[in-house]
Amino acid sequence: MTLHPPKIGPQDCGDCPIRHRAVCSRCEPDELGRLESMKYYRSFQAGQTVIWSGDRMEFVASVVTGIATLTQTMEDGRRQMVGLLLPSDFVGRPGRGVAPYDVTATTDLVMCCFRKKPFEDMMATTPHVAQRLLEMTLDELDAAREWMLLLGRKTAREKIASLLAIIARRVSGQKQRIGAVQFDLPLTREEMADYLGLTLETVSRQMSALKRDGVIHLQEKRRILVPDLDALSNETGDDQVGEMLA
Amino acid sequence: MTLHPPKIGPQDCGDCPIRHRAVCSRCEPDELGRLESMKYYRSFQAGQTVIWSGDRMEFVASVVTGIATLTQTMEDGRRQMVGLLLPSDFVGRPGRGVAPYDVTATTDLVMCCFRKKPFEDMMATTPHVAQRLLEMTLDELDAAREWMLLLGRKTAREKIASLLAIIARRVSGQKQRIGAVQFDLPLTREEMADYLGLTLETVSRQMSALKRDGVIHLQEKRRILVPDLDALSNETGDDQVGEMLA
DNA sequence: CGCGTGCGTTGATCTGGATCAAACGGGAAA
DNA sequence: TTTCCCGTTTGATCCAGATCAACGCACGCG
Repeated sequence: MTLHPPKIGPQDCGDCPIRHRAVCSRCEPDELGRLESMKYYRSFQAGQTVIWSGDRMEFVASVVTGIATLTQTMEDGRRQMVGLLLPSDFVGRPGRGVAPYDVTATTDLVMCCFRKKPFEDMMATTPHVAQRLLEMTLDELDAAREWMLLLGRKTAREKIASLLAIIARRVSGQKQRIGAVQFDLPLTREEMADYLGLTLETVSRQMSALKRDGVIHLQEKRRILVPDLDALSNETGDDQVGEMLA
Repeated sequence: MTLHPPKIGPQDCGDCPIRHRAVCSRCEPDELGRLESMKYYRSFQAGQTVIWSGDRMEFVASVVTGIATLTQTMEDGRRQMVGLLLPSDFVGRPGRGVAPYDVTATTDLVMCCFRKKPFEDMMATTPHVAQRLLEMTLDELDAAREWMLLLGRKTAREKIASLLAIIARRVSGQKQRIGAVQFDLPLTREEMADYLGLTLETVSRQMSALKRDGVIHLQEKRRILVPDLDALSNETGDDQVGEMLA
Protein backbone atom coordinates (compact mmCIF):
# COMPACT_ATOMS: atom_id res chain seq x y z
CA MET A 1 0.00 0.00 0.00
CA THR A 2 2.30 2.69 1.29
CA LEU A 3 5.33 3.15 -0.89
CA HIS A 4 8.33 4.40 0.96
CA PRO A 5 10.19 7.34 -0.60
CA PRO A 6 13.89 7.54 0.09
CA LYS A 7 14.46 7.78 3.84
CA ILE A 8 15.96 11.22 4.04
CA GLY A 9 16.67 13.21 7.16
CA PRO A 10 19.63 14.44 9.15
CA GLN A 11 21.12 11.16 10.33
CA ASP A 12 23.00 13.05 13.00
CA CYS A 13 20.83 14.79 15.63
CA GLY A 14 23.39 17.56 15.85
CA ASP A 15 22.44 18.74 12.35
CA CYS A 16 18.71 18.46 12.93
CA PRO A 17 16.71 21.62 12.13
CA ILE A 18 14.38 21.04 15.08
CA ARG A 19 17.12 20.09 17.51
CA HIS A 20 16.51 23.10 19.75
CA ARG A 21 12.71 23.00 19.93
CA ALA A 22 11.55 19.35 19.74
CA VAL A 23 11.12 16.81 22.55
CA CYS A 24 14.83 16.20 22.44
CA SER A 25 15.82 19.83 22.98
CA ARG A 26 16.85 19.35 26.60
CA CYS A 27 18.86 16.20 26.02
CA GLU A 28 22.54 15.85 26.81
CA PRO A 29 24.85 14.30 24.18
CA ASP A 30 24.63 10.85 25.78
CA GLU A 31 20.84 11.02 25.82
CA LEU A 32 20.84 12.10 22.19
CA GLY A 33 22.88 9.04 21.41
CA ARG A 34 20.30 6.87 23.07
CA LEU A 35 17.55 8.56 21.05
CA GLU A 36 19.50 8.06 17.83
CA SER A 37 19.48 4.33 18.45
CA MET A 38 15.69 4.20 18.54
CA LYS A 39 14.91 6.68 15.79
CA TYR A 40 14.19 6.38 12.07
CA TYR A 41 12.91 8.82 9.49
CA ARG A 42 9.76 8.49 7.43
CA SER A 43 8.67 10.68 4.54
CA PHE A 44 5.16 11.28 3.33
CA GLN A 45 3.82 13.01 0.25
CA ALA A 46 1.30 15.83 0.49
CA GLY A 47 -2.12 14.29 1.01
CA GLN A 48 -0.90 10.98 2.40
CA THR A 49 -2.32 9.70 5.67
CA VAL A 50 0.33 9.18 8.32
CA ILE A 51 -1.87 7.38 10.84
CA TRP A 52 -5.52 6.36 10.81
CA SER A 53 -7.65 6.85 13.88
CA GLY A 54 -7.98 3.49 15.59
CA ASP A 55 -4.67 2.20 14.24
CA ARG A 56 -2.23 0.53 16.54
CA MET A 57 0.69 2.95 17.03
CA GLU A 58 4.11 1.47 17.34
CA PHE A 59 5.92 4.79 17.37
CA VAL A 60 5.82 8.38 18.52
CA ALA A 61 7.33 11.08 16.36
CA SER A 62 8.40 14.67 15.79
CA VAL A 63 7.61 16.66 12.68
CA VAL A 64 10.96 17.57 11.09
CA THR A 65 9.80 19.42 7.99
CA GLY A 66 6.37 20.01 6.46
CA ILE A 67 2.92 20.31 7.97
CA ALA A 68 0.49 17.69 9.21
CA THR A 69 -3.03 17.85 10.59
CA LEU A 70 -4.91 16.03 13.35
CA THR A 71 -8.58 15.43 12.51
CA GLN A 72 -11.58 13.74 14.05
CA THR A 73 -14.43 12.45 11.91
CA MET A 74 -17.99 11.61 12.94
CA GLU A 75 -19.79 8.61 11.42
CA ASP A 76 -21.82 10.82 9.10
CA GLY A 77 -18.70 12.51 7.76
CA ARG A 78 -18.61 15.73 9.72
CA ARG A 79 -14.94 16.54 10.28
CA GLN A 80 -13.12 18.72 12.78
CA MET A 81 -9.43 19.42 12.70
CA VAL A 82 -8.11 19.42 16.26
CA GLY A 83 -4.48 20.23 15.67
CA LEU A 84 -2.04 21.65 13.16
CA LEU A 85 1.43 20.14 13.42
CA LEU A 86 4.40 22.25 12.41
CA PRO A 87 8.09 21.35 12.52
CA SER A 88 9.17 20.31 16.05
CA ASP A 89 5.61 19.38 17.09
CA PHE A 90 5.15 15.97 18.64
CA VAL A 91 2.75 13.19 17.62
CA GLY A 92 1.60 10.32 19.77
CA ARG A 93 1.22 9.59 23.40
CA PRO A 94 3.55 7.49 25.47
CA GLY A 95 1.50 4.83 27.20
CA ARG A 96 -1.27 4.59 24.65
CA GLY A 97 -1.43 2.01 21.92
CA VAL A 98 -4.20 3.26 19.67
CA ALA A 99 -4.33 6.50 17.69
CA PRO A 100 -7.34 8.67 18.57
CA TYR A 101 -7.12 10.92 15.48
CA ASP A 102 -6.26 10.77 11.82
CA VAL A 103 -2.87 12.30 11.11
CA THR A 104 -2.48 13.57 7.56
CA ALA A 105 0.36 15.23 5.67
CA THR A 106 -0.88 18.46 4.07
CA THR A 107 2.48 19.19 2.56
CA ASP A 108 5.37 16.85 1.91
CA LEU A 109 6.43 15.74 5.33
CA VAL A 110 9.42 14.23 7.11
CA MET A 111 8.93 12.73 10.53
CA CYS A 112 11.50 11.60 13.06
CA CYS A 113 9.96 8.47 14.55
CA PHE A 114 10.96 6.80 17.82
CA ARG A 115 10.09 3.19 18.51
CA LYS A 116 7.49 3.37 21.22
CA LYS A 117 8.80 0.93 23.77
CA PRO A 118 12.38 2.24 24.00
CA PHE A 119 11.04 5.79 24.04
CA GLU A 120 8.75 4.99 26.96
CA ASP A 121 11.62 3.34 28.79
CA MET A 122 13.72 6.43 28.29
CA MET A 123 10.91 8.66 29.57
CA ALA A 124 10.73 6.57 32.73
CA THR A 125 14.45 6.64 33.43
CA THR A 126 15.70 10.06 32.35
CA PRO A 127 13.88 13.31 33.09
CA HIS A 128 14.82 15.58 30.19
CA VAL A 129 12.52 14.11 27.58
CA ALA A 130 9.56 13.98 29.95
CA GLN A 131 10.16 17.55 31.13
CA ARG A 132 10.22 18.90 27.64
CA LEU A 133 7.20 16.84 26.61
CA LEU A 134 5.24 18.21 29.58
CA GLU A 135 6.11 21.74 28.54
CA MET A 136 5.06 21.10 24.96
CA THR A 137 1.84 19.40 26.02
CA LEU A 138 0.92 22.34 28.25
CA ASP A 139 1.48 24.67 25.30
CA GLU A 140 -0.75 22.50 23.14
CA LEU A 141 -3.42 22.51 25.82
CA ASP A 142 -3.36 26.30 25.87
CA ALA A 143 -3.64 26.37 22.10
CA ALA A 144 -6.54 23.91 22.20
CA ARG A 145 -8.37 26.11 24.71
CA GLU A 146 -7.81 29.20 22.64
CA TRP A 147 -9.30 27.24 19.76
CA MET A 148 -12.31 26.32 21.89
CA LEU A 149 -13.07 30.02 22.30
CA LEU A 150 -12.75 30.46 18.56
CA LEU A 151 -15.02 27.52 17.74
CA GLY A 152 -17.63 28.32 20.35
CA ARG A 153 -17.93 32.07 20.18
CA LYS A 154 -16.26 33.74 17.22
CA THR A 155 -17.96 34.82 14.00
CA ALA A 156 -16.88 33.43 10.64
CA ARG A 157 -14.92 36.59 9.85
CA GLU A 158 -13.17 36.51 13.23
CA LYS A 159 -12.34 32.83 12.75
CA ILE A 160 -10.70 33.42 9.38
CA ALA A 161 -8.80 36.45 10.65
CA SER A 162 -7.60 34.48 13.68
CA LEU A 163 -6.32 31.61 11.56
CA LEU A 164 -4.53 33.93 9.16
CA ALA A 165 -3.01 35.90 12.03
CA ILE A 166 -1.74 32.75 13.71
CA ILE A 167 -0.18 31.41 10.53
CA ALA A 168 1.24 34.80 9.65
CA ARG A 169 2.88 35.08 13.04
CA ARG A 170 4.24 31.54 13.03
CA VAL A 171 5.51 31.73 9.48
CA SER A 172 7.04 35.17 9.79
CA GLY A 173 8.62 34.12 13.06
CA GLN A 174 8.14 37.54 14.57
CA LYS A 175 5.86 37.86 17.56
CA GLN A 176 5.42 41.53 16.77
CA ARG A 177 2.30 42.40 14.85
CA ILE A 178 3.97 45.13 12.87
CA GLY A 179 4.21 45.81 9.18
CA ALA A 180 3.55 43.59 6.19
CA VAL A 181 3.84 39.83 6.01
CA GLN A 182 3.58 37.50 3.07
CA PHE A 183 3.17 33.75 3.12
CA ASP A 184 1.69 30.71 1.41
CA LEU A 185 -1.37 29.17 2.98
CA PRO A 186 -0.55 25.53 3.70
CA LEU A 187 -4.26 24.59 3.74
CA THR A 188 -7.01 24.26 1.15
CA ARG A 189 -10.29 26.09 1.72
CA GLU A 190 -11.82 22.84 2.84
CA GLU A 191 -9.05 22.19 5.36
CA MET A 192 -9.47 25.72 6.68
CA ALA A 193 -13.19 25.02 7.03
CA ASP A 194 -12.50 21.81 8.93
CA TYR A 195 -10.20 23.66 11.27
CA LEU A 196 -12.58 26.56 11.86
CA GLY A 197 -15.86 24.68 12.13
CA LEU A 198 -17.24 26.27 8.95
CA THR A 199 -18.12 25.19 5.41
CA LEU A 200 -15.69 25.78 2.58
CA GLU A 201 -18.16 28.19 0.95
CA THR A 202 -18.22 30.39 4.03
CA VAL A 203 -14.43 30.33 4.17
CA SER A 204 -14.24 31.42 0.56
CA ARG A 205 -16.78 34.21 1.05
CA GLN A 206 -15.05 35.58 4.13
CA MET A 207 -11.68 35.46 2.42
CA SER A 208 -13.20 37.49 -0.39
CA ALA A 209 -14.68 39.92 2.12
CA LEU A 210 -11.33 40.43 3.87
CA LYS A 211 -9.75 40.99 0.48
CA ARG A 212 -12.49 43.45 -0.53
CA ASP A 213 -11.90 45.33 2.75
CA GLY A 214 -8.16 45.51 2.10
CA VAL A 215 -7.20 43.49 5.16
CA ILE A 216 -5.46 40.93 2.98
CA HIS A 217 -4.41 40.71 -0.66
CA LEU A 218 -4.58 37.49 -2.62
CA GLN A 219 -2.22 36.70 -5.41
CA GLU A 220 -2.85 33.21 -6.83
CA LYS A 221 -5.42 31.89 -4.29
CA ARG A 222 -2.89 30.59 -1.82
CA ARG A 223 -0.32 33.34 -1.64
CA ILE A 224 -1.41 35.82 1.01
CA LEU A 225 -0.09 39.31 1.55
CA VAL A 226 -1.02 40.96 4.82
CA PRO A 227 -0.25 44.64 4.39
CA ASP A 228 -0.77 45.40 8.08
CA LEU A 229 -0.67 42.63 10.65
CA ASP A 230 -2.14 44.99 13.20
CA ALA A 231 -5.23 45.57 11.07
CA LEU A 232 -5.65 41.82 10.68
CA SER A 233 -5.31 41.31 14.43
CA ASN A 234 -8.08 43.84 14.97
CA GLU A 235 -10.42 41.54 13.07
CA THR A 236 -9.79 38.51 15.29
CA GLY A 237 -11.95 39.65 18.19
CA ASP A 238 -9.05 38.99 20.57
CA ASP A 239 -8.11 41.25 23.39
CA GLN A 240 -5.05 43.15 22.13
CA VAL A 241 -3.57 43.74 25.58
CA GLY A 242 -4.20 40.25 26.87
CA GLU A 243 -2.35 38.75 23.95
CA MET A 244 0.78 40.70 24.70
CA LEU A 245 1.54 38.98 27.98
CA ALA A 246 0.97 35.47 26.65
CA MET B 1 -12.84 41.49 49.76
CA THR B 2 -12.38 37.74 50.03
CA LEU B 3 -13.41 36.44 53.41
CA HIS B 4 -11.69 33.22 54.32
CA PRO B 5 -13.97 30.48 55.60
CA PRO B 6 -12.42 28.05 58.07
CA LYS B 7 -9.50 26.30 56.44
CA ILE B 8 -10.79 22.79 56.36
CA GLY B 9 -9.26 19.83 54.59
CA PRO B 10 -7.53 16.57 55.42
CA GLN B 11 -4.37 17.82 57.09
CA ASP B 12 -2.76 14.46 56.48
CA CYS B 13 -2.30 13.48 52.84
CA GLY B 14 -2.90 9.85 53.79
CA ASP B 15 -6.56 10.67 54.49
CA CYS B 16 -7.05 12.76 51.35
CA PRO B 17 -10.00 11.75 49.17
CA ILE B 18 -8.03 12.49 45.99
CA ARG B 19 -4.82 10.86 47.17
CA HIS B 20 -4.90 8.16 44.49
CA ARG B 21 -5.82 10.31 41.47
CA ALA B 22 -4.27 13.77 41.90
CA VAL B 23 -0.79 15.02 40.93
CA CYS B 24 0.52 13.43 44.10
CA SER B 25 -0.79 9.94 43.36
CA ARG B 26 2.60 8.53 42.40
CA CYS B 27 4.46 10.00 45.34
CA GLU B 28 6.33 7.94 47.92
CA PRO B 29 5.82 8.72 51.63
CA ASP B 30 8.91 10.94 51.79
CA GLU B 31 7.75 12.91 48.75
CA LEU B 32 4.32 13.32 50.29
CA GLY B 33 5.97 14.75 53.34
CA ARG B 34 7.75 17.28 51.18
CA LEU B 35 4.45 18.21 49.52
CA GLU B 36 2.78 18.58 52.92
CA SER B 37 5.31 21.21 53.83
CA MET B 38 4.37 23.40 50.87
CA LYS B 39 0.62 22.87 50.88
CA TYR B 40 -2.32 24.73 52.37
CA TYR B 41 -6.05 24.45 51.91
CA ARG B 42 -8.38 27.15 50.67
CA SER B 43 -12.16 27.06 50.61
CA PHE B 44 -14.47 28.97 48.31
CA GLN B 45 -18.20 29.42 48.30
CA ALA B 46 -20.30 28.60 45.27
CA GLY B 47 -20.04 31.52 42.86
CA GLN B 48 -16.76 32.88 44.18
CA THR B 49 -13.91 33.55 41.80
CA VAL B 50 -10.78 31.58 42.63
CA ILE B 51 -8.46 33.34 40.20
CA TRP B 52 -8.97 36.15 37.70
CA SER B 53 -7.46 35.93 34.27
CA GLY B 54 -4.33 38.11 34.23
CA ASP B 55 -3.73 37.70 37.97
CA ARG B 56 -0.31 36.83 39.19
CA MET B 57 -0.43 33.20 40.41
CA GLU B 58 1.64 32.31 43.41
CA PHE B 59 0.32 28.77 43.68
CA VAL B 60 -0.79 25.71 41.78
CA ALA B 61 -3.55 23.54 43.19
CA SER B 62 -5.66 20.41 43.12
CA VAL B 63 -9.43 20.39 43.47
CA VAL B 64 -10.20 18.36 46.60
CA THR B 65 -14.00 18.64 46.72
CA GLY B 66 -16.50 20.61 44.66
CA ILE B 67 -16.49 21.80 41.07
CA ALA B 68 -14.76 24.72 39.40
CA THR B 69 -14.79 26.10 35.88
CA LEU B 70 -12.18 27.61 33.58
CA THR B 71 -13.55 30.39 31.36
CA GLN B 72 -12.28 32.82 28.77
CA THR B 73 -14.07 36.11 28.13
CA MET B 74 -13.84 38.39 25.09
CA GLU B 75 -13.90 42.16 25.49
CA ASP B 76 -17.50 42.39 24.39
CA GLY B 77 -18.60 39.84 26.97
CA ARG B 78 -18.81 36.66 24.91
CA ARG B 79 -17.76 33.81 27.19
CA GLN B 80 -16.47 30.32 26.56
CA MET B 81 -15.87 27.76 29.24
CA VAL B 82 -12.69 25.84 28.40
CA GLY B 83 -12.57 23.39 31.27
CA LEU B 84 -14.61 21.80 34.02
CA LEU B 85 -12.56 20.93 37.08
CA LEU B 86 -13.67 18.01 39.23
CA PRO B 87 -12.01 16.60 42.34
CA SER B 88 -8.37 15.62 41.67
CA ASP B 89 -8.08 17.95 38.68
CA PHE B 90 -5.10 20.29 38.64
CA VAL B 91 -5.03 24.06 38.23
CA GLY B 92 -2.09 26.17 37.19
CA ARG B 93 1.03 25.70 35.22
CA PRO B 94 4.48 25.33 36.65
CA GLY B 95 6.70 27.90 35.04
CA ARG B 96 4.05 30.49 34.31
CA GLY B 97 3.30 33.47 36.48
CA VAL B 98 0.06 34.81 35.10
CA ALA B 99 -3.33 33.08 34.95
CA PRO B 100 -4.70 32.82 31.41
CA TYR B 101 -8.31 32.02 32.43
CA ASP B 102 -10.83 32.87 35.10
CA VAL B 103 -11.26 30.05 37.60
CA THR B 104 -14.62 30.07 39.36
CA ALA B 105 -16.20 27.86 42.02
CA THR B 106 -19.59 26.65 40.79
CA THR B 107 -20.21 24.70 43.95
CA ASP B 108 -18.59 25.09 47.35
CA LEU B 109 -15.00 24.20 46.74
CA VAL B 110 -11.92 23.08 48.63
CA MET B 111 -8.56 23.35 46.96
CA CYS B 112 -5.23 21.94 48.01
CA CYS B 113 -2.74 24.67 47.07
CA PHE B 114 1.01 24.30 46.70
CA ARG B 115 3.31 27.30 46.86
CA LYS B 116 4.58 27.69 43.37
CA LYS B 117 8.31 27.96 43.85
CA PRO B 118 8.79 24.89 46.08
CA PHE B 119 6.45 22.93 43.82
CA GLU B 120 8.52 23.84 40.77
CA ASP B 121 11.70 22.88 42.58
CA MET B 122 10.20 19.52 43.43
CA MET B 123 9.14 18.97 39.82
CA ALA B 124 12.71 19.59 38.71
CA THR B 125 14.30 17.22 41.22
CA THR B 126 11.91 14.29 41.62
CA PRO B 127 10.15 12.60 38.70
CA HIS B 128 6.90 11.32 40.22
CA VAL B 129 5.01 14.60 40.29
CA ALA B 130 6.09 15.55 36.78
CA GLN B 131 5.23 12.11 35.41
CA ARG B 132 1.73 12.22 36.85
CA LEU B 133 1.22 15.81 35.72
CA LEU B 134 2.21 14.86 32.18
CA GLU B 135 -0.32 12.04 32.20
CA MET B 136 -3.07 14.32 33.50
CA THR B 137 -2.20 17.04 31.00
CA LEU B 138 -2.36 14.58 28.12
CA ASP B 139 -5.80 13.48 29.34
CA GLU B 140 -6.93 17.10 29.47
CA LEU B 141 -5.60 17.68 25.98
CA ASP B 142 -7.65 14.74 24.72
CA ALA B 143 -10.71 16.12 26.48
CA ALA B 144 -10.11 19.57 25.00
CA ARG B 145 -9.88 18.07 21.51
CA GLU B 146 -13.07 16.10 22.00
CA TRP B 147 -14.65 19.39 23.02
CA MET B 148 -13.34 21.05 19.85
CA LEU B 149 -15.30 18.50 17.81
CA LEU B 150 -18.38 19.24 19.88
CA LEU B 151 -18.03 23.02 19.52
CA GLY B 152 -17.20 22.97 15.85
CA ARG B 153 -19.49 20.33 14.45
CA LYS B 154 -22.26 19.12 16.75
CA THR B 155 -25.86 20.32 16.75
CA ALA B 156 -27.40 21.92 19.83
CA ARG B 157 -29.18 18.68 20.73
CA GLU B 158 -26.00 16.65 20.34
CA LYS B 159 -24.09 19.16 22.46
CA ILE B 160 -26.58 18.93 25.32
CA ALA B 161 -26.72 15.15 25.13
CA SER B 162 -22.91 14.96 25.13
CA LEU B 163 -22.61 17.16 28.20
CA LEU B 164 -25.25 15.21 30.10
CA ALA B 165 -23.66 11.90 29.10
CA ILE B 166 -20.24 13.03 30.28
CA ILE B 167 -21.52 14.25 33.60
CA ALA B 168 -23.69 11.17 34.04
CA ARG B 169 -20.71 8.91 33.44
CA ARG B 170 -18.36 10.86 35.67
CA VAL B 171 -20.86 11.22 38.47
CA SER B 172 -22.08 7.65 38.37
CA GLY B 173 -18.49 6.48 38.20
CA GLN B 174 -19.35 3.63 35.89
CA LYS B 175 -17.87 3.65 32.42
CA GLN B 176 -20.64 1.34 31.27
CA ARG B 177 -23.51 3.06 29.58
CA ILE B 178 -26.09 0.71 31.00
CA GLY B 179 -29.30 1.31 32.88
CA ALA B 180 -30.60 4.36 34.72
CA VAL B 181 -28.55 7.12 36.30
CA GLN B 182 -29.64 10.03 38.44
CA PHE B 183 -27.65 13.11 39.35
CA ASP B 184 -27.73 16.81 40.10
CA LEU B 185 -26.53 19.17 37.41
CA PRO B 186 -23.72 21.24 38.88
CA LEU B 187 -24.24 23.99 36.29
CA THR B 188 -26.87 26.64 35.62
CA ARG B 189 -28.40 26.87 32.15
CA GLU B 190 -26.15 29.83 31.44
CA GLU B 191 -23.02 27.93 32.49
CA MET B 192 -24.07 25.03 30.28
CA ALA B 193 -24.49 27.50 27.43
CA ASP B 194 -21.01 28.93 28.06
CA TYR B 195 -19.55 25.44 27.99
CA LEU B 196 -21.39 24.37 24.84
CA GLY B 197 -21.10 27.54 22.76
CA LEU B 198 -24.86 28.15 22.82
CA THR B 199 -27.28 30.64 24.34
CA LEU B 200 -29.11 29.81 27.53
CA GLU B 201 -32.44 29.87 25.68
CA THR B 202 -31.26 27.20 23.28
CA VAL B 203 -30.01 25.10 26.18
CA SER B 204 -33.39 25.38 27.86
CA ARG B 205 -35.27 24.48 24.69
CA GLN B 206 -33.12 21.45 23.97
CA MET B 207 -33.41 20.25 27.55
CA SER B 208 -37.19 20.48 27.15
CA ALA B 209 -36.98 18.61 23.87
CA LEU B 210 -34.92 15.79 25.38
CA LYS B 211 -37.45 15.62 28.21
CA ARG B 212 -40.38 15.58 25.78
CA ASP B 213 -38.69 12.73 23.89
CA GLY B 214 -38.21 10.74 27.09
CA VAL B 215 -34.42 10.73 26.89
CA ILE B 216 -34.21 12.46 30.28
CA HIS B 217 -36.64 13.25 33.09
CA LEU B 218 -36.43 16.47 35.06
CA GLN B 219 -37.49 16.68 38.64
CA GLU B 220 -36.84 20.16 40.08
CA LYS B 221 -34.90 21.73 37.17
CA ARG B 222 -31.49 20.52 38.27
CA ARG B 223 -32.15 16.92 39.27
CA ILE B 224 -31.76 14.75 36.19
CA LEU B 225 -32.89 11.19 35.76
CA VAL B 226 -31.50 9.36 32.75
CA PRO B 227 -33.67 6.26 32.35
CA ASP B 228 -31.35 4.75 29.75
CA LEU B 229 -27.77 5.94 29.40
CA ASP B 230 -27.52 4.09 26.12
CA ALA B 231 -30.40 6.08 24.63
CA LEU B 232 -28.75 9.30 25.78
CA SER B 233 -25.44 8.24 24.24
CA ASN B 234 -27.22 7.66 20.94
CA GLU B 235 -28.10 11.35 20.89
CA THR B 236 -24.51 12.56 21.23
CA GLY B 237 -23.51 11.92 17.62
CA ASP B 238 -20.45 10.03 18.84
CA ASP B 239 -19.24 6.82 17.32
CA GLN B 240 -20.36 4.11 19.74
CA VAL B 241 -17.57 1.68 18.85
CA GLY B 242 -14.84 4.29 18.82
CA GLU B 243 -15.72 5.38 22.32
CA MET B 244 -15.28 1.90 23.72
CA LEU B 245 -11.56 1.71 23.15
CA ALA B 246 -10.84 5.15 24.58
C1' DC C 1 -47.83 39.47 53.58
C1' DG C 2 -46.12 41.67 49.19
C1' DC C 3 -42.08 42.45 46.72
C1' DG C 4 -37.91 41.79 44.51
C1' DT C 5 -34.44 38.84 42.44
C1' DG C 6 -32.36 34.94 40.28
C1' DC C 7 -33.28 31.07 37.38
C1' DG C 8 -35.74 28.85 34.03
C1' DT C 9 -39.26 28.35 30.31
C1' DT C 10 -41.62 29.60 26.23
C1' DG C 11 -43.01 32.42 22.18
C1' DA C 12 -42.10 35.43 18.03
C1' DT C 13 -38.96 36.98 14.91
C1' DC C 14 -34.46 37.61 12.79
C1' DT C 15 -30.10 36.31 10.69
C1' DG C 16 -25.41 34.26 9.99
C1' DG C 17 -23.89 30.60 8.07
C1' DA C 18 -25.39 26.13 5.83
C1' DT C 19 -27.03 24.07 1.78
C1' DC C 20 -27.88 23.54 -3.02
C1' DA C 21 -26.34 24.84 -7.45
C1' DA C 22 -23.62 26.72 -11.14
C1' DA C 23 -19.60 28.30 -13.12
C1' DC C 24 -14.56 29.59 -13.29
C1' DG C 25 -9.58 28.80 -14.04
C1' DG C 26 -5.30 26.60 -14.17
C1' DG C 27 -2.60 22.53 -14.59
C1' DA C 28 -2.03 17.87 -16.28
C1' DA C 29 -3.22 14.19 -19.19
C1' DA C 30 -4.77 12.72 -23.76
C1' DT D 1 -4.97 21.59 -28.96
C1' DT D 2 -8.99 19.82 -26.13
C1' DT D 3 -10.65 17.71 -22.13
C1' DC D 4 -10.87 16.73 -17.51
C1' DC D 5 -10.31 17.52 -12.76
C1' DC D 6 -9.70 19.85 -8.64
C1' DG D 7 -9.84 23.71 -5.89
C1' DT D 8 -12.24 27.79 -5.72
C1' DT D 9 -15.72 31.50 -6.27
C1' DT D 10 -20.25 33.23 -6.41
C1' DG D 11 -25.36 33.19 -6.32
C1' DA D 12 -30.01 31.77 -4.43
C1' DT D 13 -32.40 29.89 -0.84
C1' DC D 14 -33.05 27.71 3.61
C1' DC D 15 -32.94 26.90 8.49
C1' DA D 16 -30.84 26.14 13.24
C1' DG D 17 -29.91 28.80 16.59
C1' DA D 18 -29.58 33.77 18.14
C1' DT D 19 -32.09 37.58 19.69
C1' DC D 20 -35.78 40.11 21.78
C1' DA D 21 -39.49 39.74 24.89
C1' DA D 22 -42.72 38.07 28.23
C1' DC D 23 -43.84 35.29 31.93
C1' DG D 24 -43.52 31.55 35.78
C1' DC D 25 -41.84 29.98 39.91
C1' DA D 26 -39.32 29.53 44.23
C1' DC D 27 -37.03 31.77 47.72
C1' DG D 28 -35.47 35.25 50.93
C1' DC D 29 -36.31 39.66 52.94
C1' DG D 30 -38.43 43.96 54.73
